[in-house]
Amino acid sequence: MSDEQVAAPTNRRRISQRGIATRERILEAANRLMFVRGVNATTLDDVREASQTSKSQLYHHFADKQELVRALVKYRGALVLQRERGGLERLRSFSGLVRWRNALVQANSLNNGRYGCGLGSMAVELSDQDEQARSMLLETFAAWEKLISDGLHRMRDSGALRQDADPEKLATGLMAALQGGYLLANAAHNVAPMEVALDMALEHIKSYLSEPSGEPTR
Amino acid sequence: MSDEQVAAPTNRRRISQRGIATRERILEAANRLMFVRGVNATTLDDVREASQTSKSQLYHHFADKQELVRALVKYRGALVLQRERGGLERLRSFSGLVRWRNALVQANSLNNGRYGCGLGSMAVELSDQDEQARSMLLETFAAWEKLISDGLHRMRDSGALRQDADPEKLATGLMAALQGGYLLANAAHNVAPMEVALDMALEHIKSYLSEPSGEPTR
DNA sequence: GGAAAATGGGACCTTGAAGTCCGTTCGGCA
DNA sequence: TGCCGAACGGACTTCAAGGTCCCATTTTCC
Repeated sequence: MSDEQVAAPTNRRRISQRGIATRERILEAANRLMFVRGVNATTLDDVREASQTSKSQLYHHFADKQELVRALVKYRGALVLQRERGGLERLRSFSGLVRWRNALVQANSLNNGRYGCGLGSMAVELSDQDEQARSMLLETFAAWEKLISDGLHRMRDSGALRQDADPEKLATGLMAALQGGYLLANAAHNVAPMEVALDMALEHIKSYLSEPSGEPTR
Repeated sequence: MSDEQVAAPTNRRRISQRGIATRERILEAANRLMFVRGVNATTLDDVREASQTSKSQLYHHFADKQELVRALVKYRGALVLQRERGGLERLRSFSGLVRWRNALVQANSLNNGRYGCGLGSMAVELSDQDEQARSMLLETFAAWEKLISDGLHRMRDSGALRQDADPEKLATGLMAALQGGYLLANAAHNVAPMEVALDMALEHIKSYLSEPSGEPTR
């Protein structure tokens, strides 16, 4: 029985810089292609061609397509979390949330709403067919939501948000609005629904802001 | 050039009750299987077996898999709209909206949040690979949202909602929350996120309710 | 009742995508 | 500088899934 069940990229086998670069090139190509075509509609030959590698390389770095997809889930998750950390780590005010919203809308509008969220679409495609992928996606969503709820906690601690605001629920609601917005925008080829959805969630959060110069919360 | 490009089930050809029943059986089976496994992960042999038909019957009623899928989009769209009409056609109050919410949550909780929305998941899977399916789904979403916004219009006309409420935007926000909720619930195998998302949207609508015994809106 | 068309069964064909294999080149290291 | 395993190219194999075909049975309509 082999002792390298895990998806870890390196395990016992010596690996060179060149090898790492190839692996990266494969993942990067898979990421691009599967983002626009979907996971199941992308073939390994597509990936091979786009990454300028060969079959033997694909199977050298990944046991099979499922492993490649799982690695992609990790890869995308890391990318998204890194990007989101940039936008949310220092979140301390409502206007910061608005800026965050604008950045997402801006990015999605470049595609006219197409393709949706890299994580959300994988969640839909994979949840019913790969339990391991689903659970990794679930963790990633949790981490993402935590970035939001941490920011909301800071806002509550600083008094910007009222005490009766529930950062976790607000974060979940915001994430659902975001994902639903991506989905509708993708179906419409138009960012507008995503904007409306995010604005709803932001207005909802706004309703928990402390009155700027009113009586204390209770 | 043939004159039956459209997906209409009957066109010139004689069709019997028995034939209709078979077609229905195929669609029903495809609906069930593709709901739990996804469209691309379901094979025609799966459908054939589940529907107790044969290859020749599948191809007698549908030109190819893509046509079957498109027919399924219509089929599901009709089912959902029929169901939703029941819950929304007579919507006139906020409590009606709450009942509607409860029914959806209840239904989804039977699967522990799994599988998501029959329309939403197809939208994600197909939008990037079948333009015609995408546009049918878009129309269906629009009709669904209209059922909601019509209800909100009635509420506004009757004075339950304030004049500054925008039924269309509220309906879009609610739909996004619903779809995002389905997506997160599916990833989590748990309805909870869907409940939180819907509650956010409902609270948002609630904030546009007229004050029961306060000063007029302006 | 009988012709014609619809309905039906299922073997068979084709395709394309996943996965295998083997010989070659590259690069780090003794 | 020569060895060895990683990195590589790409032809080849396998197989499942989509799609075709032909003949049998049933229904419909005159």
